[in-house]
Amino acid sequence: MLNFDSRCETRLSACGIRPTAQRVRIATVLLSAPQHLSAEQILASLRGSGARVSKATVYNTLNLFASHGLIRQLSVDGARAWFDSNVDPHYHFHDLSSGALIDVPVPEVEFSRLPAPPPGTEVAGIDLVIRLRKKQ
Amino acid sequence: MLNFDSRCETRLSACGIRPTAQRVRIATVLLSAPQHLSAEQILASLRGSGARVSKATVYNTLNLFASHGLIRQLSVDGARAWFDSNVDPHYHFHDLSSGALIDVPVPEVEFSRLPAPPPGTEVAGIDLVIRLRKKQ
DNA sequence: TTCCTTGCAAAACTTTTGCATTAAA
DNA sequence: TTTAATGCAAAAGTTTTGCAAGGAA
Repeated sequence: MLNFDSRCETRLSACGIRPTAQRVRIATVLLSAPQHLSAEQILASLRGSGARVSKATVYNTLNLFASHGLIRQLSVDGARAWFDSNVDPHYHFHDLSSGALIDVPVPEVEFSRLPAPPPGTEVAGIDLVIRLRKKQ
Repeated sequence: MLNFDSRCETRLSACGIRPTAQRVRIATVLLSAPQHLSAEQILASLRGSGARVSKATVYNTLNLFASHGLIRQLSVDGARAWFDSNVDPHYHFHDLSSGALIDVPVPEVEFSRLPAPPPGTEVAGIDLVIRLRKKQ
């Protein structure tokens, strides 16, 4: 069984992304579990584990990954972008008091009616965010 | 019949917001129709019509209006906030090629299944964005 | 060698804040 | 007259970019 790093390396190569040291480390952090991380969190995590990576490389790499469908960029609050390691279709809970994002699997949401897209357009995706507040 | 400005003034007062000249002008621009505008667009519109308003006042006023439920702030793309003059519940189409936002009335979407909110929380709101791309 | 990637710093953008001035009640 | 709102500039936070240096093929 190969370690997680080398599996990340393989995934990058499979996408046509050259698996440099920095890219593999960024992929390893984000893809190690289904999670939502900001660019700064990823940078801090890498720096904390002694990696030499620049902020610019983190941002550029995340954009690169997202453009290749390896991760998904979320616009949940206006403050910053969140990067989701889960690229399968799914939705989100957004806890307004903690800021936490929680995945909602597709089967837990069913639309019995959706509007027809305007003429000349088609649906590229559906983003659903269920905002949560503390009860009472 | 009163003009639109004085109706805006009345709406501000009804919310407990002191209707100063700048606030009434900002409200007049945004509330004149159901629309989605950015802070910069509102500032440009006001400056273009000869109004004396500062950028800080536009931002602060939009936050004030949103906190009183007079307008709604949207997080559709990461780039900037959009302010929606329609505060009735509704959803959005987001045209990815033009950036345009189009309202989707509530009756055009029906959920036949939604996940239960996690223990201790309740649903504060549902944001649905249907992304559109050009057909073919 | 040649091309691509990285790091750093600076720039670009959006939004917020501090504070003196001005306007509203 | 007293309190609140405004304008300006500066600051803050996130993200992008230019460019020289470094690394991979």
